[in-house]
This record gives sequence, C-alpha cells and structure tokens, in this order.
Amino acid sequence: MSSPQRADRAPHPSDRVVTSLRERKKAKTRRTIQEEALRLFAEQGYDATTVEQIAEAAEVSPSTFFRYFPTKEDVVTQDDYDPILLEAIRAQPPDLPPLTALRAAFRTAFESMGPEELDRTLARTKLSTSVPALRARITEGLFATIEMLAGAMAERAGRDRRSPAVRALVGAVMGVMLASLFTWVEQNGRTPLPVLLDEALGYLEAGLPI
Amino acid sequence: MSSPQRADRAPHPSDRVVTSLRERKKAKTRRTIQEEALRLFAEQGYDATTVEQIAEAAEVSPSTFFRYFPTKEDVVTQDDYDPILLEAIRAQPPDLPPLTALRAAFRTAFESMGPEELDRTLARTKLSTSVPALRARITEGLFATIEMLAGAMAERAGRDRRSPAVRALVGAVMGVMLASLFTWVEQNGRTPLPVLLDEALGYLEAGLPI
DNA sequence: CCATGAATTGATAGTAACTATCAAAAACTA
DNA sequence: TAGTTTTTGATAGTTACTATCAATTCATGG
Repeated sequence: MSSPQRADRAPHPSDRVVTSLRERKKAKTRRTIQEEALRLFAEQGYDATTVEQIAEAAEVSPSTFFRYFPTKEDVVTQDDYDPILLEAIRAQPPDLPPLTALRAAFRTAFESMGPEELDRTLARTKLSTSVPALRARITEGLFATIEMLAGAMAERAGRDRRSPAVRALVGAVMGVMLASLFTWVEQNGRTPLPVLLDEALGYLEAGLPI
Repeated sequence: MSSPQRADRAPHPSDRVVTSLRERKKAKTRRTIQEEALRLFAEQGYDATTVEQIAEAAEVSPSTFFRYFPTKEDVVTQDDYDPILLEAIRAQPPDLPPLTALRAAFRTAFESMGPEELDRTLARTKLSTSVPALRARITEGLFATIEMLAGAMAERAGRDRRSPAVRALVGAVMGVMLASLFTWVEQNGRTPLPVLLDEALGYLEAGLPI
C-alpha cells in the first residue's frame, strides 16, 4: 500500500526462515527503529521528529538508522505488498479479463492480512496521507507498482506492456487505488479497504458512469 | 502539467496587466532564475546543480532564490495550468456527461498553448519524469488537480464531491493523465499530448476493454 | 575454545537544502 | 524630496543525508 521495497523482503507468515543470531539481531533492530519512529511521529509529529531522536530512542547511532532506512520517509512508507499482489494476480484463472482478475487478486491479497496488520497499515497510511513529504513518496512508490501491474496485465492480455490500452488501464487502476486509499483513511478504516477498492474497480469496469 | 501553483499566477497571454517597475523586475528575476536553473540542469544534471550555483548564474543571492521558489524542485515543476483547465471545463455545455466534457476541455486547454510553450513544457516534463525527486513532486501536485477536478465533476453531475463514484472517476482520470504524460515524454512529443490524453480518456469511457 | 575473516556498528567530518532574522537598498507615494 | 513599504543580501543556524575508517561483534574451521 505504499512505496519501494527493500532488497531482503519482510518475512511473511508463509516463509519459515532459518535465522542466525546476526539475522535475528538485524530484524530486531529494524523493528525497534520503526516502532520508536512511529511512536515519536505520533507523539510529536513527523516533521518535528529528527532522525537523531529516533536513533537515540532505538539505541543506535544515526549512521545505523540510515543503514536500515535510506531516508526518514522510508520508515513509514516501506512495505512489501507488490510481490504479494503479483502472486495473487498470477494465481487467478488466465481466462479472466484483466480488470476482473485484478479485483479478485486484491481481494485475496488483502484477506491474507490479519486484522492487526491491517491496523498497522491503516495507521501508517493515515500518517502517509497527512504529511506532504510522505504523500509524495507513497505516490512515487506507486510507479513501481504500476510497472509491475503493467507487466502482469500485458502478460494476461497478450499485449505489449507499453501499449496505450495497457497503460490507460494500469494508470486508471493506480488512480482509483489512491482514491480508495484516501477514502479509507478519511473514514478511519470503517469500510474495509478491499471493499472500497472492489467498488472503485467496479466503476472502472462500467466505464465510470456518472 | 505538473504541481503546485504560486499565489500570484503567471501572466497568461489573455490578461494584460499594468506592470509597475517593481512588478516587471520581479517577473524578470523569476524568469532569469528559472532559465538559468533549467540551463544548468540540462548541462550538469539536476542533482549535481546546487541552488548556490543557480543563484550565482542568475545574479541573485541564495536567499532571493528561495523567496521566488520555495524548493529547488519548484523551479521545474511549478506551473499554472489548473485554473486554465478549470475554466475550459466550465466553458463546456452543462448537459455533456462529465468524462466527455473533460475530454473536450483538455483539448481546448491545450490548443490555447503555443508550440513554443509546448516545447518548454515537454522539456520540463522530460526532466520531471527522469528525476525521482521531481517525479514525486509532480505527482504530489496532481492531488491539487484532483481536488479541482473533483469539484468540477461533482458540480457538473450534481453529486457530492466525496462520493465514491466521483472519486473513482477523478482518480482514474489522474491515473491516465499521468500515464499519457509518460508516453508523451517517452515518444519525445511525437504524438501531441492532447491526442494521447483523448485516446486514454476514450478507453476510460469504454470501460477499459482489453 | 580459539584464531582468523567477515559483517555490523559508531564516530567524525562534510555537503546541501532549507529557515529565521535583520539591516541595507530600492521602489513607491504624497 | 522625505517618509513608507518592499525587496534584497548577509549571517548564522538546523537537519537530512554521504563517505570513511577504526572498533566491535558474530561466524567458522581447526
């Protein structure tokens, strides 16, 4: 639901990994930094919180902070949903029309998220939509998602991913994704995101009747 | 075709303004800063060019630079197309369906741009799509455009601007706008932007058939 | 268990984009 | 021409981020 991914993906419930002490420590440090950062952001606001403060709260040096998160923004916006979504798309029956497949994929992808993860995502997204720098970053991250979607849709439709039709499709999808995201936050998560998304994609399929 | 606007809008051919010496000087300074900045960006790249260099080339102090452009990004991304587009939408017959009205509005808005302005816009857009920081900024600027469009569309359709249908419409439009922008740049402006946009909006109207 | 190599960390120093402030200079006004 | 307002430049910060290197911590083969 946001921006770039890091090289080593976040462990998803599915993959059981053998963790050396080193790996475990790194994972813990990363988690601590992120938790402390989000706490401080909630307490004092994003802009008013310095990286130095975060580092101190997480008991690491600023250098280490930047080793884990290339920018302050990344503490909030980094996630790993793209590969999950991609997998969900690939899992759809190949004869489904692209938009329909996409709707189904979003649904299954979101259903795999536990309620506590949804809560965390809502909180992060709330922050992301309210701070301009984060909003820019999250939107920028959508370009990667678009690229991924374009590939998946083109593959499915047997078209060039650079064709205007594919581009229009994917652009429109990204647009409604963003719009749904904002509605979701605005409603404080009342309507589940997948439902909002599904509705919006429904409008798309119908040619945006108004 | 990009991001935020400044308080005092750029003079468009249409409005003849009485300019005091002060106004003229300010306009000239602004123009010089922007020209020198774009020149330096083209010569050395965006990131490699410092504000200090721009200020020196434009023969002003760095302080003055920041008075005219709040961020380095704004030198590239600032423009004033929103009000023009809004006007063009309002000028459409009220019985036209929203998407159709929008297509027509884009067409007329772009036709009002001279070829040399189109060239400058292409150059700026090219830069904006290639530098991540600028891309983020330009996309962020689209939120303002979205808000504007949502208002105009809601008004036209007699609906709440926060309704899911309006949001989906506007989000989708922004998405295809972005997609068209990228195609435009990628093709080096070969196909005129209004044509690309018109095509893309056509796909939208047809329910994105693929 | 220990020595050697590799990965991780923290300290230091530096760059560059911005912000705030204030006095000097320029332009407007009467 | 004198007084007022606007614009400017200089100065001194702050903060995100980069590069580098020595010290520390973990891994591993003997």
